[in-house]
Amino acid sequence: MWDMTASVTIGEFSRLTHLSVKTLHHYHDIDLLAPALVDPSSGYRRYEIAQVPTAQLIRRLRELQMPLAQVRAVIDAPDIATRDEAVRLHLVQMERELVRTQQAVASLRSMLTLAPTELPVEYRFVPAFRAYGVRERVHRDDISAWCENVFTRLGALAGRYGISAVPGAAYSDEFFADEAGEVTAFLPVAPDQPADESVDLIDLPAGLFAVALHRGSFEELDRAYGALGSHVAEFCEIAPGPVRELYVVGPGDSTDSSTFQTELCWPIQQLPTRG
Amino acid sequence: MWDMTASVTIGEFSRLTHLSVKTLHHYHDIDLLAPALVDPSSGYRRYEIAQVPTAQLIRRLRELQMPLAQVRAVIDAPDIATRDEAVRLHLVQMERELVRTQQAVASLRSMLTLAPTELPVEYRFVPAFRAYGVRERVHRDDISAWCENVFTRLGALAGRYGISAVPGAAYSDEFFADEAGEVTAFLPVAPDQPADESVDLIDLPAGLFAVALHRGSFEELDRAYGALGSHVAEFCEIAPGPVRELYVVGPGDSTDSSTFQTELCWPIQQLPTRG
DNA sequence: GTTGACCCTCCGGTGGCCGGAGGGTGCAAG
DNA sequence: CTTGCACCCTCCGGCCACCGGAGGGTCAAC
Repeated sequence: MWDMTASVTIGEFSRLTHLSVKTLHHYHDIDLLAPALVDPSSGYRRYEIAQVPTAQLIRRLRELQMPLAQVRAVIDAPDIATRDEAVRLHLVQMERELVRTQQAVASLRSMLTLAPTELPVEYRFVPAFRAYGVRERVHRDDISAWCENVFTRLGALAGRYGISAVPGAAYSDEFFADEAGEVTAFLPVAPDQPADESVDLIDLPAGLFAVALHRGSFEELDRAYGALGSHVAEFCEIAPGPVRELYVVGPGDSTDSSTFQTELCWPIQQLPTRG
Repeated sequence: MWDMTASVTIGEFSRLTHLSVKTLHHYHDIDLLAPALVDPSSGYRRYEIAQVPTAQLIRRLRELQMPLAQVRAVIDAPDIATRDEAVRLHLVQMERELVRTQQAVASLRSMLTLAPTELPVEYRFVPAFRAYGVRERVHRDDISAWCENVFTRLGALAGRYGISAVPGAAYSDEFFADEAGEVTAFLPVAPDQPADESVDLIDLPAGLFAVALHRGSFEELDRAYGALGSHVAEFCEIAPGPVRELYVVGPGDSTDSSTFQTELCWPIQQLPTRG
């Protein structure tokens, strides 16, 4: 142990860690894993043996698809507990991803035929109503977390005030067309319902809707969207304005997502002229 | 059903399919999902209702992280059987990915401390020898498929000629430093072994090596690389030339990767001067 | 005729690198 | 002392699958 700071060239370090030279350059550029020494005249990098474990940890985390920003957080963590926690968090994310994947697989087979999904459509005039609600610009990637949060709050209010109405949400066109848009989560209440500090009181406008009921997990809602939207485009006239989802049976009512029932309400101009 | 070819604007189509407008633009650009009609004067796109199922299939496949090139193959498939096969193939890939992930997770915990891995190192002079072998430039992403292929062939030869030598492979420095490099898979034979058409006869040069034995799956080989390489860098002098791996117990001998034994042979200039 | 929602194209950026061009460095053999 | 060669450097552009925004055209209603 005379030479604890034995240093190696980038090429040798690459062989020790199985990180490519390009990758090591990159990690140096972004200051994730800087060489112990850089020769000021030649610019040659020198890595120390002691950096090998760090490099290998980075490699392992990258193999788990962890973004470099998170990797940085892990290796910069002040103690092992923090480090551990950061990794655990990522594993939870991966697990979620995995579940999502499995669901996608499950619903894939039936789509392979490219046959359009069919489902019964009814028409409904919905009068204006008042609701406890939250209206916010939400990014599509954040929608499920946002909903979880908001509907938990609305669920608590439903309990407190003994409200049995079906909660729902309205999604602006922008939300689907762009990557983010206004979303309004709502829980219908009586017109004289008192205000509550945790959410807003929102008035939802009346409208004529084509309505379809989707049974099953939210992952497969897009098929109902396709079916209902196709129907509307064919037989009615699409009206501008947000699509509404009514969570007839949702996460608040059942833990088994296959029993969920979601009503999709697509705004239309007028009742179908044909069909 | 009078108007089977009802067409919608890109924004409407976006709502039907939950694909963002940007995404639809992109799919048009790369000609994956072209609108049924493009107004020549305004450039406005018009999609047909009949395109919804295709769009949804694409969406599902993308959710499964399928690259667009493969997606294209799926939707262009002439029949359902071909389509099915392409999807099945992707699922197999995903499954592999999953296994890899699980292994990475398993070996992660012990690395979180950043303590260097230790393992006993011995020194060995290896005389030149002749071998059945395959030498090729291989990309790192393709290495496991390549090895599977080549070692299956070498295993068959071992059976045919009753060869009991331990197979191995030599990896050029370039293979690790860049993303691809020369790899030589070999199965040692007697000097008078007859040629075989399926592989080459290769002479491997003599050399002095630092050797360490890794027990466990190949996924964790990098730790042995780090440990051995660090040792060599500290106590010996690294010699140029390919690192060799000897598959003492490998996929040909056991199906349980945790029982694998791999000898890592790192070329050195001379025996350690210290330690 | 004006508003406002919608649509277009083009350009640049993201993350995590790879590939190559063009050129300097370090060491050994001739 | 040159030559050669392996190694190293930086810089620039490209990959994938889009996103974001600028700058500007289109369409239907009021």
